[in-house]
Amino acid sequence: MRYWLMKSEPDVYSIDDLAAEPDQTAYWEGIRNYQARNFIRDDMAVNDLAFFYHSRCDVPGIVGTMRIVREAYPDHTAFDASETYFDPKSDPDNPRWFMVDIKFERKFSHIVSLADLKREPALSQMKVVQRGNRLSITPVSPDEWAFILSMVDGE
DNA sequence: GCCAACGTTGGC
DNA sequence: GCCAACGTTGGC
Repeated sequence: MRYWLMKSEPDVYSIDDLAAEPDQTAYWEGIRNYQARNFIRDDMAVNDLAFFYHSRCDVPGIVGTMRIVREAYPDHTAFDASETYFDPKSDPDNPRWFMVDIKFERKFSHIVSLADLKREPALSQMKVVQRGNRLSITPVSPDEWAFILSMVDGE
């Protein structure tokens, strides 16, 4: 089982939005980057855990966790011209983009901000703290996962 | 709002 | 296949 970090702009879709969904479950739409697609299509599995990261906001950072509850399947929002993430080049017979379903696990009592993450030498290899990183889905090592939870819950 | 970083597109 | 132009991401 693997760990991930998944970015979303809270103005578009926040962890509170996920927690408010029926069954606290939703599909993760709009991945339009090949590297991120390959991660979800080829490497993500049911029961993997992911950090929910808020980007492009006053205080960017990790706000909670979620669980992968359905493995990758075609992102139907790419087929619909009325959708934000419509991509005419994605063909239903040969889909270019994929999505997974995720379920809310927990919201942290306080955010683990990007500044907090950058302060920790143990996390210096994380993609999210590296300059110029734009990838919306990145792997997290078991050690990084445990370290960040210890920042939230104490030792 | 600015702009660096980086991915994609398309002319050649 | 190169690379300039363009579009997007996302921290600040």
